[in-house]
Amino acid sequence: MTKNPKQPTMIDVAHLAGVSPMTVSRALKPNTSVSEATRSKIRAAADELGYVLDSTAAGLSSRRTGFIAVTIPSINNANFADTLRGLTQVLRATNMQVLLGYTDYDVAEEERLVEQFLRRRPEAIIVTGHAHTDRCRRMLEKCGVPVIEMWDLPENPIGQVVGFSNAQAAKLMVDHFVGQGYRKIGFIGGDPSRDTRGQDRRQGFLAALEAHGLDTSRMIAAQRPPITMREGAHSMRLMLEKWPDIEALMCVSDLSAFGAMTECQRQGLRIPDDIAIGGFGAYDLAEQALPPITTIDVSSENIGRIAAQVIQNLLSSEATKTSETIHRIEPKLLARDSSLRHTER
Amino acid sequence: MTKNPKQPTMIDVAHLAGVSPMTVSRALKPNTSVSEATRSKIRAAADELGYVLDSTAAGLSSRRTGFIAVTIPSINNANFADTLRGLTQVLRATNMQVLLGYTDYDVAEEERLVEQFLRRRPEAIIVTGHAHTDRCRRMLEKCGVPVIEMWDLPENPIGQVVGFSNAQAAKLMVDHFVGQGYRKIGFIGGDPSRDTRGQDRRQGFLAALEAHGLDTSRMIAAQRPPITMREGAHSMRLMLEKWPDIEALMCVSDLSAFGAMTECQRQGLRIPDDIAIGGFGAYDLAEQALPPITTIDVSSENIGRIAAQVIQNLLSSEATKTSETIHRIEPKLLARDSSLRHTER
DNA sequence: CGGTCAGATGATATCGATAACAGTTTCCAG
DNA sequence: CTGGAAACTGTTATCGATATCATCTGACCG
Repeated sequence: MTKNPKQPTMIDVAHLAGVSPMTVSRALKPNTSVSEATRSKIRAAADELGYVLDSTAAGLSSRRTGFIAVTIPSINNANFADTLRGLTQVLRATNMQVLLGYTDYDVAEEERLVEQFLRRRPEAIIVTGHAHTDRCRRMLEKCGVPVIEMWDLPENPIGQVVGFSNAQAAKLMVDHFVGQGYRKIGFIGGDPSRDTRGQDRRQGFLAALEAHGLDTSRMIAAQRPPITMREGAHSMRLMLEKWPDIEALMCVSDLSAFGAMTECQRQGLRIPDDIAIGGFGAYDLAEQALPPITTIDVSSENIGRIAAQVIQNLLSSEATKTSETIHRIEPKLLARDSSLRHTER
Repeated sequence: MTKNPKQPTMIDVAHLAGVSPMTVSRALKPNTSVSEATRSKIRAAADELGYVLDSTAAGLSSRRTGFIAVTIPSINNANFADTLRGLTQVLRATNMQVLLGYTDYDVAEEERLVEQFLRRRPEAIIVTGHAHTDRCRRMLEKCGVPVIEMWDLPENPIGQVVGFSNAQAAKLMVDHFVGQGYRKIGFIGGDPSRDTRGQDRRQGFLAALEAHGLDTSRMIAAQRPPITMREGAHSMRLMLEKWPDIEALMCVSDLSAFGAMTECQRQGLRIPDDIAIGGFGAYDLAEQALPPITTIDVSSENIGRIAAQVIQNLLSSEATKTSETIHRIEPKLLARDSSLRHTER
């Protein structure tokens, strides 16, 4: 193999095509005034040399990097993956590149990521949730590009928001349970100190129980989030030991709901006859499980799509001064067999 | 709000600290000869101004962008998510940033992504699988940075490989089925023309059946990959209509296996007494399902970890000339209740 | 006490593109 | 024909950092 053959630059292309570098730069972009003859001559030259534009240099010069930075809590989570898909699908048209990082539900890690990302001079930054370290919040406030918080409704938004009320979502489930006649209702979630969205659901759950005048003691806190199917099953065992009289159970996510449900089935309990189960997130799994699991749909993919559109607006139109700051999603209950009384089916 | 306050640059920091920009540059990197006094003075100045390094400029100048480009078929796939996690965990220490793109199992989209990525001047590029368009392959060969193909064992590798034989993995399952006494064995996968890994599994499956002298007709090809739980269920219905005598079924992934299994259960068939089921990928779901599903573990996370280590070697040590090119992973069968005769349990 | 050398700092020249403006050609209305 | 707008192309000056080499201290040694 030869010495590093050194990638050709725009100057090389310009020489070969017999034009100036500036013309090459223009020829390789759409919507620029370059004659068709010149443009194709330049394209040919670029092809011949195997030229590939250097967006690092382009970004430095034009001050537009084409990066959108995004932090999500976890990559192994169908909900956030859906959000990401919605986001990239919309952004693809604009040739924006997502810089993705995951925080593992840790605000310190989020701070680290945000700092890394800001060095890349993204044109916008999207973070999940409202909980940030002080320093992280300060960086976001001062970074000079649009900031979006998603999957939550922060009390003090940094910039734009695309999210929903986790508490309200939990209330939907409680109301549904109560409507079905269940009274002894429990909750399984992760360690409240880390996953703020899970924590908000827990609070909303408790508030809703209290509003109905129901007992709020049936709570299990598992390990650090995200809690898995296995931890759902384990928590279910604890729940059944401690409160064998439980009639209905809400889990912080569909995964733990599935784990809890299979544990019940292993113990010979029938769903929903012996225990009703509800999850969160509208995973495929909840629909395909036997029986299908009642869940809350927050249209994860839509969150991503809307966030992308917000960014496009903010970046393109100059005038549209912060048209709207809060883009609120309405969680929807999907009532399924896992919580429906026979008479209702 | 004021005019865009303009982010401070290294020059601003240098002025405030009373040193030259070059010294600031050095002070902000570890392992550089700057006196402790100067360094802390500079740190203070940087903090005061809220200075954030511009890695775009740094990358242009140093010709080290810190990017590792990675393409995977799908983001909504626990296996690839695991690979990604392994990758980033190892890379975190080196301060490398992953540029992630997903191809939707489409080589044309892969080509588009690779081209986009090469513009960012990544220091290495990782692609999933061995199937590429001609142009994409050419770009990868000529890009001048290490290329890794993963999740496969290409016949003509472009550079390094971290993968396993999908055919061999499928053979493991067939051998297991045969060992358990099953003879009428079927396969459910996606449209063979797109997902090459799924296709390789299908071929390996057929070859193994033939090696055992068994009938190879029980094949269902579903929609374009990735095939979901729902499509697994739908394919199972077709399978049962066409070949009601089927004794054992392998699915191209655990998700479709779960869908197929629940469909059987809905139809009143018992697993494994009436039909044995095997999946692929060692998803959590396969372990938690009722009954747990036999599957193939290819240690997805390990693939990512190894790929990251290969990159670290290639980038750090100058001498270690392409030490090894193929890093082969051994798929492992995880035999579970969904395919175990009662006597074996 | 002169010489050598490592450590600390600075000056200068890029890295590869694009912005902004300047110049040239084309083309057509008047 | 001619003025002038529109279309095309070129020149120059950055963008914000780092590589490289030069310079300047002192410390240490025989």
